[in-house]
Amino acid sequence: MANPTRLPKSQEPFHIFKDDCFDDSTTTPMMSHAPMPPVTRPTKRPLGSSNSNVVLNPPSDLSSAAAQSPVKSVSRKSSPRTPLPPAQNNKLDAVTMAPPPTKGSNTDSLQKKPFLSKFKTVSQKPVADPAAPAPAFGKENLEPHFFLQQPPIMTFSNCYMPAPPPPQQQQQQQQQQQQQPQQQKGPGKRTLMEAAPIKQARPAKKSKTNEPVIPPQDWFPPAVDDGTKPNLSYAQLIGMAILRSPNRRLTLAQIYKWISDTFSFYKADDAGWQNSIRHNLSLHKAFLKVERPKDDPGKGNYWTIQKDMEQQFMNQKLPRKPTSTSENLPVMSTSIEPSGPKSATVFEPTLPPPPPAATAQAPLPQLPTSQATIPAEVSSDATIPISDPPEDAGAGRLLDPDGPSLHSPLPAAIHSSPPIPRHIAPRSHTPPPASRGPATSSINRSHKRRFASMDDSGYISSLESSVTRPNQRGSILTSEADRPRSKRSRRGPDGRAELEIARLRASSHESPSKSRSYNALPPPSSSPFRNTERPMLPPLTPAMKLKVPQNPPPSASPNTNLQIHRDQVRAMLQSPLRKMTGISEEGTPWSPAFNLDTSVYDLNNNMSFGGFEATTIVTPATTTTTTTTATAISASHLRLR
DNA sequence: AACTGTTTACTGCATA
DNA sequence: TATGCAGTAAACAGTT
Repeated sequence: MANPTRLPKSQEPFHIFKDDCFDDSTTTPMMSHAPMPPVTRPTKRPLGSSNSNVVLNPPSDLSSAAAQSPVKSVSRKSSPRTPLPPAQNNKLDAVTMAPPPTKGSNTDSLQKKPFLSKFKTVSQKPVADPAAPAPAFGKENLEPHFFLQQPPIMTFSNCYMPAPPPPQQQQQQQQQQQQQPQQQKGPGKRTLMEAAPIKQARPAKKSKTNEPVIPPQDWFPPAVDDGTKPNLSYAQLIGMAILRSPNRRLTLAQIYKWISDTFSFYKADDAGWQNSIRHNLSLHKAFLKVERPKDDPGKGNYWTIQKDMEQQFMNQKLPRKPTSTSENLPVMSTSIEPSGPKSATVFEPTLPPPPPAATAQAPLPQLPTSQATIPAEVSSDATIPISDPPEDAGAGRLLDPDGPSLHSPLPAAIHSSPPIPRHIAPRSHTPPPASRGPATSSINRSHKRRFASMDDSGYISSLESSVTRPNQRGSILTSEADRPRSKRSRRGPDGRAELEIARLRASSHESPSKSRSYNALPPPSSSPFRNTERPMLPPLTPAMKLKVPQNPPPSASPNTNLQIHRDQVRAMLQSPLRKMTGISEEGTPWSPAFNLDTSVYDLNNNMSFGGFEATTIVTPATTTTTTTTATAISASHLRLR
């Protein structure tokens, strides 16, 4: 048994500053799915630390930039280092960003919750106490600001880039985003946010397709900590932690911290679960390791969630118990399978459902049109324009014992999909230590294991590891049959070889299926304009279902493609909407992208129209008056690039 | 030395 | 009963 060695060593206090970006009242949340109680703006208060030696100074220019987040467009002086590529100056960039409805006190900054979750918790963590020493999980990793008690209020508009540029641009943007904060920070201060271009340690796992819309971290319902083991798998815990962090990335230590802070069941000084966390991070395909920037010294890498997999952590699946109702959809299906009418009906009229119910959709803040349809190649960070506090400003602490959580959009009344924690799993009453085999068994196991390890290793664990790993301990390949190992080859689907295969397979059926299915999901309450109380109005335009444009035969020449596409665009431009709304070309509220400068189309001939999704995505940019036409145009436009 | 990350081994539960 | 998944423990290597 490993000794619980780590944690509280570092006394490095981390001060938590609230990002002021919410001062920027001009930015409004793209999502208004949650009936948020008026939030009084909390004053910024640093979390206390047990040790006052270190003060992470907020960026020196913080005050000057008080009203704006460093990365806000307003203050976005393009980095000298990473000038916008020409492509980014392209109007297309602006495409999807709908002018956010103004709403006061919205911010992308983390904001303290005025009142706490109504879900009561059994045990409140001391961590919440500013004065209390925060458990130090890692010296280098903990500075990040964890906002305790009060889930951050981060508006979606601030959290996401308006429209994901094409992969190439995304990359650049990503870098840019990451560098921006840097520019404004004091040189000496370590800025965790300023991730250098993130390099995927596991490139193979890179997400390939449409990027689901991930709600801001404040969207997530509070976790309930009743002191018992949460009914969440480790993977889910990790996912929750990451998703609730502003950057969607956390270091291992931060993950530890979030978990231990959030669930008292997990003690900071208990190495067991931490081992499991590490194990999960390594094992779970959804988690991606992202290299820590060179200028961000510290231990360990950042961990993010693979793009396609984020959804599964939003729908916090309940354990596979018969008791679990239909609302708890299988995890993996989320990002891919449209739930069909069911999911649509579930959310449609209401506010964005809390994650648990939010099955496959990115219920929330719907990103600008393109966001959902464009292949995302960025790391999770890239999608999150963090205007925020440097670095993982902490996954917001989930649970607030005392009050309704701001970030829990759904009124408690809606119980169709209660926040996970509500379900007190039967298991929760029997803490794992007890339920699991006692230490003795593990001892036995360890003995067994030693035996096994001597003759084991009979299987090819992976393409990579088997081949490249020089040092396979005692791995003499013996046939699987030789091994007494009972049931199955352990490495079945988990084996790396399989993973590789799966990955290859997955990459082969790229977007079409995935994106379609995903996009097919109703744009539930993504529209900020959609009011709960207000029944949905029928679309102004007939429910014109976008037909998937006929794909030209693969063999069609570029010119043919171009011609076809032009015809289609032309046809779309003549849609009823235009006539009805009298939107002029230049007056179109859609976005600059809809200028339809034909020259744009000539830029590239490599277009594919296979892509019009059968279901369009109504995004804030195209809200109310928008029709599928606009979206389609947008989509087509983007695809042309 | 401690931490981080990977991998292996095994167990138990749930499900088909 | 076979299988898959999740959890647990541990060995080991690399990094800080």
